[in-house]
Amino acid sequence: MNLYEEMYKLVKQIPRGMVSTYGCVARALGDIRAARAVGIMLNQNPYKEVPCYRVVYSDGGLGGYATGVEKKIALLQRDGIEIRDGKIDLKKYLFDDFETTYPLKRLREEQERLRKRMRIEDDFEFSTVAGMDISYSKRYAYGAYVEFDREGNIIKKKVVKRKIDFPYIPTYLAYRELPVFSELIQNERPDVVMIDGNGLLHPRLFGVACHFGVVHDIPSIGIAKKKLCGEEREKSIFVNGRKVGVKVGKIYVSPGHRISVDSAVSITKRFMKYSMPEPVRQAHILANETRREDENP
DNA sequence: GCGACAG
DNA sequence: ATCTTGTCGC
Repeated sequence: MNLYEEMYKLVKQIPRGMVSTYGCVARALGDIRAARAVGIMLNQNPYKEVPCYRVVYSDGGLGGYATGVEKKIALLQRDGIEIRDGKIDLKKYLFDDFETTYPLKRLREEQERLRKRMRIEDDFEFSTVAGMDISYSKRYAYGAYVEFDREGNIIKKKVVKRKIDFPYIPTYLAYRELPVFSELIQNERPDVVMIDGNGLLHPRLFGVACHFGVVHDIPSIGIAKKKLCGEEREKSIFVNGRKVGVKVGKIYVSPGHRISVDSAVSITKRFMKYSMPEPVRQAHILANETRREDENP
């Protein structure tokens, strides 16, 4: 799913003489949480027929414009919209009658459906562990894969480059990153994969590490630097009363698929070095290097 | 103004 | 995540 295209289709529906808001467009996408992402996607809009200037703040304030707010004001006035003290009267000009299929709602339903296949019980051999991470430039994602043997030696590295077609939206990270991870795992079969992001530690109990694990039927662990949700009590994280992960040092560890919370923690600790399990840290470094070299040949 | 939501 | 330089300190 290309969320950029879905959003441009919505914004094109705002008629001349009316405006909508970042939040309204986000709701039409299916989740108010995407409001910031709407702003980011509009800022990168390449189509001149998409009237970005017709999207403003929910309090009637103008918001930003890639080529300057003055330009936004001029275009709005040309449409016949009155601006008083830098604000628009939304009671008079708001458009919120989008025709939409609520794409993000469909993705949430897919997460719930895939979650039924998720197994949080140990079901893996333990000989090799791979780490995966992604580095971003304006238009591209650079994914890296680093595989270790059980003694901690690196036995394989690979990288891929791919165009970005989905913005970062909290709780939908998998839809931004999974295409890259799927490309990386082709022809590889590590016993366990560590992903930079959460697994069970997710409001719908289905973070990117779970999503990846289920789709590829590979044991996986989520490694996050920040807590997405839940309550922390003595290093354990709970979501809806369920223990979904553990804080190990400064990172949050949660199972993805085919592994228990306890095993996810013990394997993570076994590879821990510089506050981060080496497979993920090395993948992070490799992804960054690859992006920098591609940006400055 | 506060709280805050992986990357 | 990215934008960004040097600098202080273990």
